[in-house]
Amino acid sequence: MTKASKLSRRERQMMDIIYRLGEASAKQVMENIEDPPSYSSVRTLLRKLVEKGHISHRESGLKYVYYPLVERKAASKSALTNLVKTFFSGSPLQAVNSLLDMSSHEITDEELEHLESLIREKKKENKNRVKKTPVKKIRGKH
Amino acid sequence: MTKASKLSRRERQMMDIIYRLGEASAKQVMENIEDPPSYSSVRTLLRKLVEKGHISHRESGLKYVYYPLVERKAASKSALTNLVKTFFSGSPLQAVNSLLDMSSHEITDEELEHLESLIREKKKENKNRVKKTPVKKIRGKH
DNA sequence: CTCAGTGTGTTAATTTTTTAGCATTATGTT
DNA sequence: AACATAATGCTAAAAAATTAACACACTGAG
Repeated sequence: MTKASKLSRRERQMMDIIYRLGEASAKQVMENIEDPPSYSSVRTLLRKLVEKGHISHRESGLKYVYYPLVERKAASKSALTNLVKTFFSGSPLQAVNSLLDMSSHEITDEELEHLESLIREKKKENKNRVKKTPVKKIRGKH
Repeated sequence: MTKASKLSRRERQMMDIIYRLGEASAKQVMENIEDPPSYSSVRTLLRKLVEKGHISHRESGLKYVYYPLVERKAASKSALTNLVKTFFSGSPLQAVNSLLDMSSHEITDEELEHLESLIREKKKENKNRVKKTPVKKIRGKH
């Protein structure tokens, strides 16, 4: 079980906001919740998230600024993995497909070309892997 | 606020399982939870999800089989949108990038080529859009 | 027919989450 | 110095989520 999967609803909302902003004060967190509880409640939850080891805080002038302890990259990877499992039969490619589909209007030609070069790189990687591990390949067939 | 974002922790776990399997009996749901509560609890929660309109069930022989009311595609889209907002500054392309990265070993040349052809299609779409809405384009620049 | 097995429905206790009130501390202004 | 403002810490009540106990219904085997 992943750490994130144990979060309660409100905790999840807050973690999402902190990840989105990179870091955030209690006030900022509150302002970014669509249906916010009282300021007091937000702070209580933030303290709980600190206790549980999800975030930490540093002082910035008067106030605290909270930031995630699992860095964005690791967290996003884990979230993506889970989403791919749930909705795309574990196939990242299907997810890519869906992403391209649902956002085709927002993607420029330039970006598409960048993506193409990325794919060419992946292909190269594939070739290298095949060359370097031919024995394994053959064994795999038996 | 999206419907999914109001789910409690257990409810989320169960919905994920039902989406993953397409549909599932109470027993199946229970078997797929890593830290399952009693069978009885699982059933109670399933009934709650029905009440809330997240799933429905049909009879299959003796037992009930539960299935989601928001179809997989819509649900995945909404989940992806949220994830992209949270972790990739709203840029689907960054998410694609990350997906390709984290799973490069699992993607075959064939799949990569399929992806390339997909990208070519997107490019074509872009061209058509430019041609068909030139006035808008020009106006946009002022 | 009776019993074991596999389901469901209802209900209630327990635990966790969510919320907010009140006291306190620090800063800047008049 | 006194006050308003903007924070935090602690605590407890209220609401929601989670869990499980018990009763009942259907099926198939002996």
